Amino acid sequence: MTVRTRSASQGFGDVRGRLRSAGLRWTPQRRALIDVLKATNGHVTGAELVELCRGRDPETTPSTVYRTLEVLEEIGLIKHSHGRDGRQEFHIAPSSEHGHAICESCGEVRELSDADVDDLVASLGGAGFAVDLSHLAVGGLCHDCRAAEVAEA
Amino acid sequence: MTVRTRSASQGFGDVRGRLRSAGLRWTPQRRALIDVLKATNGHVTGAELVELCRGRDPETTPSTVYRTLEVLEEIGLIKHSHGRDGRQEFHIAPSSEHGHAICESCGEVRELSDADVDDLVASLGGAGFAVDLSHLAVGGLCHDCRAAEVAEA
DNA sequence: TTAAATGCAAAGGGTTTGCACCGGA
DNA sequence: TCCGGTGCAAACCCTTTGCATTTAA
Repeated sequence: MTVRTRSASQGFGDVRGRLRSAGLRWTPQRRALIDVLKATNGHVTGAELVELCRGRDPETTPSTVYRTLEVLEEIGLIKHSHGRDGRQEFHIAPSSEHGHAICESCGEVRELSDADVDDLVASLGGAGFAVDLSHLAVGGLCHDCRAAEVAEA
Repeated sequence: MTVRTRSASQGFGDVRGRLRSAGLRWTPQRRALIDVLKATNGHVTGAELVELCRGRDPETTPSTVYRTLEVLEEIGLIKHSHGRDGRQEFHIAPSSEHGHAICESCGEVRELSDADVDDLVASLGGAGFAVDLSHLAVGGLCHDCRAAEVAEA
């Protein structure tokens, strides 16, 4: 049940328009990256995106990908954070801010619901700390990996 | 839970003994790094540690620092995670596993109490996800930075 | 003595940048 | 036409590794 209704931010559908209205351009490379991002419906590292784009067009260069990611983040289409290994991780910007639970074994990412974090936010808020949900990362083991680990032992 | 009672910090005072009993050695370089780590009493990146060590001894080489950090982590003295910029961050291992709240403005780190995270852990636990408290990072704004930000606006 | 640790230098991985050329609008 | 984008190549930063040398125990 890893969040189905991921109808990301209202406008993942009209990227072209959003770019244009910002005086930016709609290019084949950008289209490719958008498609790839859509297909991932989750979290990917910059390097992975470069690879995925290369799958479509072997000519793809890292600089273009990273520069486009920058642009997409600027117009609020995607967000990025960092994985455990320190690499950048991008994901389609959600309609609402939310944290993530990342399995340290298989890397699976699940989004945290408001209910999951309500108390934490309240607790820290009481101490004067304003939580930024988009930068809340919880490490751990997902159900499957945990079972696998127990089995090994 | 796999939280072995590694009451780490208790022994930040007898690193030498801990190394020895593991068949490892006590060297000037290690001593320097330990001192530096003690002085930070917080979170530092690998690169920062290299710099700080160079402050004491300009001859310090990165490889030694990183290798020592590795060793220190192995004996449970320190832990590392990743900062927002993707760089490794080391900190003295706490006596008990706990998460961190990091101010995105000033970088200040505060530790989360059990009370802060109890509900989150329970909530995810119910979904089969075993939270690893040592990898729980919450971004946000600390009291002071938040006030400063409001003042600016 | 002898395995562990160091220093150096070089590689490595991910990401960024400068610059000339290309191409959407 | 014109400014934004692209591709290339090289640079960068942090981190890791191989290997000969040093050194703690």
